[in-house]
Amino acid sequence: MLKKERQEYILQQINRHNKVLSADLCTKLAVSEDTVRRDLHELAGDGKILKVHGGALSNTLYQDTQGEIYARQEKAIIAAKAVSLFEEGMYIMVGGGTTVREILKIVPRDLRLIFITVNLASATELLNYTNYEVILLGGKVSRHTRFCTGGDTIMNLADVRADLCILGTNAIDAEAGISDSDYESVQVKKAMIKSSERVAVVTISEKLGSVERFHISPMNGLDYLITELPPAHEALQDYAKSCEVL
Amino acid sequence: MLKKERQEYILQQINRHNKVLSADLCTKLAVSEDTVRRDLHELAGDGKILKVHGGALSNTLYQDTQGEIYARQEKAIIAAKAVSLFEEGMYIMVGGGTTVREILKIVPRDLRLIFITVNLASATELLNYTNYEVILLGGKVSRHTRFCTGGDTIMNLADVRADLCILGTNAIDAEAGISDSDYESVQVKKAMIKSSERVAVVTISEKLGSVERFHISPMNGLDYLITELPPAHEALQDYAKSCEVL
DNA sequence: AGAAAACCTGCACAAACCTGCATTTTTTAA
DNA sequence: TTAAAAAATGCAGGTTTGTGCAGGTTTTCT
Repeated sequence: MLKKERQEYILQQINRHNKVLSADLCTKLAVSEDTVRRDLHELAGDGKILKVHGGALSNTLYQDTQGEIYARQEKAIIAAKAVSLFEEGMYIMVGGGTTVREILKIVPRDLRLIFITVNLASATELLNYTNYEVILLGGKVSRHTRFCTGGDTIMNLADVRADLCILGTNAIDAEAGISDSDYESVQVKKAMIKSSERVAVVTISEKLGSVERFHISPMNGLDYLITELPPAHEALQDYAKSCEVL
Repeated sequence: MLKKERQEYILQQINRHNKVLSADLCTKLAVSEDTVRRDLHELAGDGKILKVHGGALSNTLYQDTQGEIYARQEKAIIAAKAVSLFEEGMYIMVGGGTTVREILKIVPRDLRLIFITVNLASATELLNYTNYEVILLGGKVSRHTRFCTGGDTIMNLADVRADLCILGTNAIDAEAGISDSDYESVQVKKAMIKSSERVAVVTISEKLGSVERFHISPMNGLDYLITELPPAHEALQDYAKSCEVL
């Protein structure tokens, strides 16, 4: 059997079943595992399949859309600070938004963590990394914000208990606390806070001092505030009274 | 034997078997390996065959795998048929897989539909369209398959009732019914079937007559079988006994 | 935390490959 | 017809490719 033939066969199998196991292939094709591995590696190099531990997957299934992210630099700084709160074996509740997603990208891979989320994009991002378990709390999905909302979700949230919650926010003010303009998000965020031992709010400094229509939580209901500014920055002093600024 | 004759013979062999080995040819034609190699090289230069290490392949096979989604055309036909089952206000349970995704892309936008799914990619796709409500049943997310699995999901599924379930499958056989190689998928698919009034299985005809490790449902547990073939096609007659073929 | 499976790296060896050259066959044209 | 030119073939050599195996490492699962 020629190499190319083998690879055609593999591609066909993947297109048909969306996945193949190295072990299966190596008995079917009667070659060593190394050869199969090399074939898969090569096909993956050409972008024809997606190589994973133990076999390969169809790459047509998992193309995720990623656009430009606003204020990437600042968000990277925030991410680094947030990650310092993570510890082995933690249950971490995460929300949505690009800031949170940046954090997820740089979480140390050697920690074993369990993430709980209601957000589709966050869940998808987390699935790219091994070592994490991902629990998605279901419910009716809000089109605009792409996360689960509604009574089901709130009830599901009530049933869990996380060690830490990483919450992005659209508006934060020393007096008014955090707020949002979307009613459904607010309900979910309140429930997330309630289900978490500690809460860290992450936001770029740009949003400091803004208030939106619906109230989520006062500052003293939160444990950490994380921005890209150094903790000593004057813009943060008002917040430092009611929670720890990182 | 003339050079032209040899090359003629080689082309004939390739058209018949889709491949030739240099070694075979050189004994059959009683010439040195170098000569065979040179012939193959020449034919390949004219684009008549595809030269590979150790022999040559038919070039007709090779070029069709470049499609973005495998068998997109067939899947579009399937999608059109599936959509004919949809009615205003229906609750529709959908699985994952590219076939199902193709269907979701052409669902008429003017129907108001409520979709229920455990699959992140399907949910994300559906969110692109207004007019639909999307309910995502949560649980632990399986990394490989990117949908929710485990006891939570099964229990969530038990709590809902859909009018119609659109189920992709990796393997289907008139005797053995539908099956899959992934244990977790199987559990979820079983629950999906159980929670649905009617079930439509969608698959490209290529998969007809294949069986995988784990059994999901016999054919008579399903209501519709949808392939790209016309219902009268002989390959479908065995299936027509136990369910409606579209 | 420990075992099993999958992985990678380097190595060895055979098969296939290429290059250049000598030999044979075919073609061309005087 | 025959000699020169051109093409085709086979061979020697050195190179590349494909494959399997040994070993040590990483990943996964429990």
